[in-house]
Amino acid sequence: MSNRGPIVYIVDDDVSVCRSLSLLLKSHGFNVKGFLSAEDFLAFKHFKLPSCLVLDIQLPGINGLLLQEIIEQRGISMPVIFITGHGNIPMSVKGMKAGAVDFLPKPFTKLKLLDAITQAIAKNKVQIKEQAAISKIKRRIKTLSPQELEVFRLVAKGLLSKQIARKRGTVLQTIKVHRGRVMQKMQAKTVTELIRFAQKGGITSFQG
Amino acid sequence: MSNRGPIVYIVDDDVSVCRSLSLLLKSHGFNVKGFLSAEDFLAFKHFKLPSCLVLDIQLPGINGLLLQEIIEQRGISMPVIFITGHGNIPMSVKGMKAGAVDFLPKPFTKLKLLDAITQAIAKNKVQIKEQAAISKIKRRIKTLSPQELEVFRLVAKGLLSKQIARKRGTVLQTIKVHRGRVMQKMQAKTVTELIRFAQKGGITSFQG
DNA sequence: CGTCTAATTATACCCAAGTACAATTGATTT
DNA sequence: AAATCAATTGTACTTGGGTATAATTAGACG
Repeated sequence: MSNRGPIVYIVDDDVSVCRSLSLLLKSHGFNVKGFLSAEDFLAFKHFKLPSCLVLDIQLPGINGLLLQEIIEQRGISMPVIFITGHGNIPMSVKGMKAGAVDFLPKPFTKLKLLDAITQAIAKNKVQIKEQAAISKIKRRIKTLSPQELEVFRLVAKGLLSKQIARKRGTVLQTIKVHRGRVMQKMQAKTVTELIRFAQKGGITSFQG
Repeated sequence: MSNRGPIVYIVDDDVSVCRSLSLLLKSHGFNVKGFLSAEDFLAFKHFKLPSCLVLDIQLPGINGLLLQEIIEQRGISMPVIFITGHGNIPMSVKGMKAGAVDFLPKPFTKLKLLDAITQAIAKNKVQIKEQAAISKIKRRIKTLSPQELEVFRLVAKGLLSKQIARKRGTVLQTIKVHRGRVMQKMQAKTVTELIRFAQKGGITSFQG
């Protein structure tokens, strides 16, 4: 099994669809792994990135829309492309609202599927990048003590050390020490950088 | 004609649909203005906010999807709810991809429409707020001289005045003056604020 | 109770940001 | 050529951010 390049996961209960799609995609240079049910997919643990999911709406047990929700809940960032033999508009709307990249009623052309997959993989790549940056910052935030975190919040909010000290009922020097440690732990060389980290890391910083 | 509260625009070539929707929505407290064609809608100039657009897909001349594109191009932020008598999945997918709030095949229940409109109006309110904040900042950015803008960029990028001076082949004091004017014109009291303005105003500040 | 550790505070210092004022330069206008 | 105006630069100062060191306080623990 190759380990390089993007991988396309397929979930379709129709074995022949699964196989033919798999062949098509492999012939276009994608790695492919197929599942015959949502449950099988969820039991799988060794997801590779970047990836996307080609997902049949009609499935026994957990259906496609539900699987999409579950994936979302679990924080797996994997763009979804729905395919369906007997779909309708409300289904497609629901899927698209939930963030699907595309929704293809069968029969669809190879071109449409490949376009959608290309787009989905591209989307996943930026997701991965963004995710990596965010989680790096969040990891750093986790190393902050509660007080350091609070000072970080107030700095991000735009307060001066002086004001923070007053607000916290303490003294300038203490805040300076905290700030210093925040800079260290966040690995920020300048305030500018720190503010950006706050934004990425979801530090409450602004009202308006 | 009332002037308070959200307004719902309707574009549907079927007079009876236009009228009945209008009555329904008025009875729920919305202001309403109907049009029988996309062209009529585009000719109208006195849009009020907050608003949303209930839009029939099938229209003579400019159709619904096309109108949605035109609206987007013109930078009018008006959430769209599609309604259609003879829609299909690709249409709905296209509409949703383009950012529609919902896509309702006729016949739809009053509840579904009202839900969609409520959501659309809520969305428009946050759009308006965000838009106002951004354009205020952009207006300030426009008052910057080219050099000031460049300095602003480099500050947002995280460079120190010293480094900016070297990069621009000039001297620390000059940069300080520029920076000072940037702070003034952007009405930022602290660097923190300035960075946030840069972000909102779309100042290129970061790679990664 | 004494000891150890961590957080806080004081003192002192350095650097960057920002302001005020004056001197200089450069280009344009008259 | 003279006058003028804006941008640049120099000098000097104030303030905030940040670090280092040491003294003090507060718990935690044996």
